[in-house]
Amino acid sequence: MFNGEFNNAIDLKGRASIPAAFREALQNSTGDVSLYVTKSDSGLAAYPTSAWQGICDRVNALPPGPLRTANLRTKIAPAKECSFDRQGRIQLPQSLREYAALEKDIVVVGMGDKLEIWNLQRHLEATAKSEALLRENEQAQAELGF
Amino acid sequence: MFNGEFNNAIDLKGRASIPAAFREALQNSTGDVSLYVTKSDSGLAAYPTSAWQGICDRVNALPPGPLRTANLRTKIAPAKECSFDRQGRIQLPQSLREYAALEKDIVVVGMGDKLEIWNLQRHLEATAKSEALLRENEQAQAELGF
DNA sequence: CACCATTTGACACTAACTGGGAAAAGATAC
DNA sequence: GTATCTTTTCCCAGTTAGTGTCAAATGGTG
Repeated sequence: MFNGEFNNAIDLKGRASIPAAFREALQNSTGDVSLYVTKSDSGLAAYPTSAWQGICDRVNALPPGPLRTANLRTKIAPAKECSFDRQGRIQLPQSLREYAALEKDIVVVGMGDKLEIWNLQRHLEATAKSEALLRENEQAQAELGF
Repeated sequence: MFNGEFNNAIDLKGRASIPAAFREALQNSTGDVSLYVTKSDSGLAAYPTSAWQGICDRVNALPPGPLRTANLRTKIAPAKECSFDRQGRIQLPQSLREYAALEKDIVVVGMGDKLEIWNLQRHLEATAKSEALLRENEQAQAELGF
């Protein structure tokens, strides 16, 4: 559903431009006009409504305990539904902006069923780490056809 | 009902700003103009009237014994009904402020049927612990759809 | 090179949050 | 019971943050 990597920007008031390609993909598949955004790794993840519903249902179905609590505290509670303005931007709340250190340059990445929103610098670092990991597993990579 | 995470403040007099989003949610669902606040973990928890009633009823229905006493002593007894002032703040009694170490920067977290009020630093620590726990269970997280 | 869609920056306007002063209520000591 | 002090409540005003809109800049395409 979502794929591609885009270097966009977030403005002083915290509005992040979402690439038109992703908005169209959303429109065509689910018809949503908003995304559910939450913390993920060192960045943000944004889900279409139905996907988010599924996640919430599965978390709520977990047996009471530390794992359920941790998910509620770090994933479900901070989440915010963000709708697009006329220019295709979403307003991200301060808490999420701070968490992901979003200030000016951001990277929006399509990850199939979800989007990721990164601070440019952090995305570079995360990518570098992933590349290093793959170099340690050349055989597996070859088998994948890369 | 309640969700989202907000960085607000408590002033020298002990008045804590409750985000407008939560006040509206309250208004729309129960019409309450106050919250029942009590101790919880290392912070405070705030409940709408009806939810608090339910809790009290269930605690009172417990058979007499240490468990019932402990609940009365640590949860029911310290609770205070706090109503909003015209600016959307609640006045927290000194005992609760001290318990949760609320001084200046606070975090107000929506947790479905209740709110949590944290000292900023303590909230960071609590979420960091939860994140660490989730990283130890990547497989489980993937299955949830994150 | 001109055109078009997209992205970004800027502005004004509104709403939300924060801080302070004074009145009211409650507690404490005499 | 009264005086004094502290805490809470009410009200006002300043500051900050968020929203809606417009228009300039950017980049890709014919």
